[in-house]
Amino acid sequence: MQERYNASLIEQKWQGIWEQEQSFKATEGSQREKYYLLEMFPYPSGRIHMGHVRNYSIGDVVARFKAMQGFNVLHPMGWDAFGMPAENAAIQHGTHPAKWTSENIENMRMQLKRMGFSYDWDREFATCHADYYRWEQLIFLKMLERGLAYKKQSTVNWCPDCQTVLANEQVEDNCCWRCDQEVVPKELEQWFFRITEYAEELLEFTDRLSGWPESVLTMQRNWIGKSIGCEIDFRLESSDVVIKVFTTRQDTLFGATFMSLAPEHPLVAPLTTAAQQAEVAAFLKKVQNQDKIKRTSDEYEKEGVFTGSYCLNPVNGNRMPIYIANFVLMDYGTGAVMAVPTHDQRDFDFARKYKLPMTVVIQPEGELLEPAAMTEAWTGSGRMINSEEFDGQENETAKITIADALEAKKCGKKTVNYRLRDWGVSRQRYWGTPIPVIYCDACGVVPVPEAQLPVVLPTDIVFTGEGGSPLAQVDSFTQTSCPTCNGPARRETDTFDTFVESSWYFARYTCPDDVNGPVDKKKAESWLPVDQYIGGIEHAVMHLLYARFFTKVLRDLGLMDIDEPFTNLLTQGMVCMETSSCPTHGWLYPEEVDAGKCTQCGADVKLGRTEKMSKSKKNVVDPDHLIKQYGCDTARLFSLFAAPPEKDLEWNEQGVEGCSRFLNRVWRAVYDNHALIQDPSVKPEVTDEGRNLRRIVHRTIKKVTTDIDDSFHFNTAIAAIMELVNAIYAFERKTEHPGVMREALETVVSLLTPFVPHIAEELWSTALGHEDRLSTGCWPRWDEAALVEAQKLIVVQVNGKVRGKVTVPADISEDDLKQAALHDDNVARFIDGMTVRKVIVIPGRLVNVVVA
RNA sequence: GCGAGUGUGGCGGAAUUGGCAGACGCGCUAGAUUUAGGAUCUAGUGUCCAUGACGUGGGAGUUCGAGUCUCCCCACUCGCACCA
Repeated sequence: MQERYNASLIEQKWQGIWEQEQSFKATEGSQREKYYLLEMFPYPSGRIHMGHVRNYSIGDVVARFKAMQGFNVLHPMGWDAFGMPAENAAIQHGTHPAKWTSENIENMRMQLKRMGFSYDWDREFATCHADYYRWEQLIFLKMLERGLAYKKQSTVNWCPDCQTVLANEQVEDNCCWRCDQEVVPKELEQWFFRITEYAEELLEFTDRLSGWPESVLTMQRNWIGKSIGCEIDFRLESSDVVIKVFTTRQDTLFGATFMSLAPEHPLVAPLTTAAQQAEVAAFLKKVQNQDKIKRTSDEYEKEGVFTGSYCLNPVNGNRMPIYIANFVLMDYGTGAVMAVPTHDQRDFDFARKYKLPMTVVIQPEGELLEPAAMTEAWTGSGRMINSEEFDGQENETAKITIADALEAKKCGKKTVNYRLRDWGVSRQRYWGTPIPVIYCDACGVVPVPEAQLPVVLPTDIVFTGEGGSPLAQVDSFTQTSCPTCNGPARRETDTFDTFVESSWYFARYTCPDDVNGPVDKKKAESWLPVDQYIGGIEHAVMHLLYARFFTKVLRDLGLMDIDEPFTNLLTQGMVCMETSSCPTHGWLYPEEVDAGKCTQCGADVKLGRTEKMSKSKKNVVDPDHLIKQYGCDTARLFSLFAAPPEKDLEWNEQGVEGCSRFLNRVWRAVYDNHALIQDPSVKPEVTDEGRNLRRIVHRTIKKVTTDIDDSFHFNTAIAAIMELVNAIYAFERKTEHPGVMREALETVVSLLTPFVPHIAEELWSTALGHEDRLSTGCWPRWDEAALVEAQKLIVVQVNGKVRGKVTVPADISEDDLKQAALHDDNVARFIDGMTVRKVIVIPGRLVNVVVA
């Protein structure tokens, strides 16, 4: 073996061997139990960043660990290749999105390969290829057939100057990022997926996702936002006609003191009394000119007018004047709102303006609300008052009990409401999956026949960033004939939201080359669901909810057999780094700082806060430099050791050096004992010293195994291996224990494999003389017998403060332990002259003497 | 604003889940080795008025015992439906 550790040499050697031996190829039909491990696939932005290094290092530990435990592992990688940055690059630099994307993929694939991740590269695909998106188009057609996809009006951000739709990200302070022109809302006909149809199931199944972090499930439940609302009938004072009202705050019903109708409400005309006629007509005319979106926004002036009529509160019979209000919309709910000024801000503003009565019906804890003294509505929780038999209930409880009471009195009924809205999937962009429909003047919206799929993105496009969707300007694409009547027709020019591609890619990995459908049911069945999914916490709601929704849709379309896509979920934190800036040159890259000075002007560099690594703040580390300097094993080790996966990781150059130093230390430990441990047949020697080191060896196996398997605590697993290496260095009578030494070093190398596979394989084969491969070999097992300790160190406290320590036989009785504790010199000193009130004994751990 | 998190030495982080706070690593100090530097090895390293006291963002509480449980407050981070 080599005396010195040469990372770059051995890393390239082993990456070559794994590729040649196809070590990570996943195949169906194995006797071994399957394990599908997936990390969120990357957007091909150009180069991998530390977030990728971390995400994929975490995944690789689990994939390699499971493979060593004997599972048949599927660990694929691919590209989330559609999206805005490709189109922006085209606008700014004239490169075609397809070329830009494929060059980025080439580059990033090379970088990922250089990291030595155990992917089955044969399954790689990019979502921008027609081989992938044609199946997405097919899924869309099936959804259309079932009414799960539909069109409706909705608003987009519109830049009047560029004549184009802007993403939220492209709007800064309500202005266009390119031209600074104010952005205006614009109504467009757009495609939607009926995710609300699945709201109940998506909610219910959150209770069964026991392998997901509770915080993510809570966020999803809140996002779906199920609530029980009511439809309530308010009878007019003068007749039996009723005004139907929809509300989710039936708990405030006793506080409803007036009624607000939408200006378009059909009862407006009949309810307006002769005396109010002129005023109402003027108000209606004014509202007609107001924009619908603005009318409901918080800042807009709440205005209204009295109709002259009254209705009755169904629970307490109170007379409620009926108003017309500009913020009530006819197309939401029933077009009528019961107004509770004390507990709704808009009603509060309205009541103050028109001097309408107020009654408090919910009292918050520790505060007494008086209508006259209130400056804003109380919309939080509290106890019911002024609500007759419901007084004293929590308002959340009262939502149910009042709803029940209304149903019983036949003046209302319960309704279920969700905060979740249908998923708008239309994008007025080029670089996305074309939505496969055709518009015909005679036949209307006509789906593209399945046989004509895929609808391929045309390539001859000019990108200006102005004038709407680029696709709309390509006549050869838009002009087509109607599949139904053969008459002239035009194609849909909107493309899908890129979340659509990432909603089913995990299923496609099970059969990436299938030419018969989106998924090969048999193969999908053998691999799905994903056993472990790993990715950023920022995807807690949207991506993960959409993927769950798609799984259920594909199931109901008969394409798959699972209810949920991801059995276990690990959400990893961000990678952060200290920011640096120069007074004249602004943000600086780490390589632009030398000994605290700016390399351009020599000025003192100001250190800023530690923030998420981003190009804009220049607090980024290029993985390529890191690999070149230390090797990928060191890069992997640091990103795993510096923090537990779910927490943010602070990048630190000196920490990286520490990890590099540790690998050198491991190499030397093996090298120094190389001659001693050549014979694999020697059994571990049974002496006190030998037994001691063996106990540490087996304790480490147990700790590393459970840290990886139970909790992904890679940082503590690595710390334990470091302790074992320290113990090997400290082990003085090495030469007398070749068997124990060999076992210890083999254990270190084996346990390190999932974290730093290259150095591990190299030591395993060249120093330890093994013919087999560690990566596809066996994970070590611990020997319980080796863990047993004869003596235990017990802490003795007096009144909860540590006053002494006693070493006792491990199997000591409680009484004997108590005696040993009380007779410890220092303990005796502290209980001298006091009365012992109580002695608490925690076997194997601690004794606490309570004195007074 | 709404929803979800996080907060422990000079720094990153540990703590068998209510039982020795600070494992492991970085940094720092001293010594050994070396022509020197680097590398390596050994020892030390929470604070202070130091046989002890104090100490896990701040404040209160439960307990023999609280980083861990309860309540209130503060600071920061993520998501909020067209970034991915």
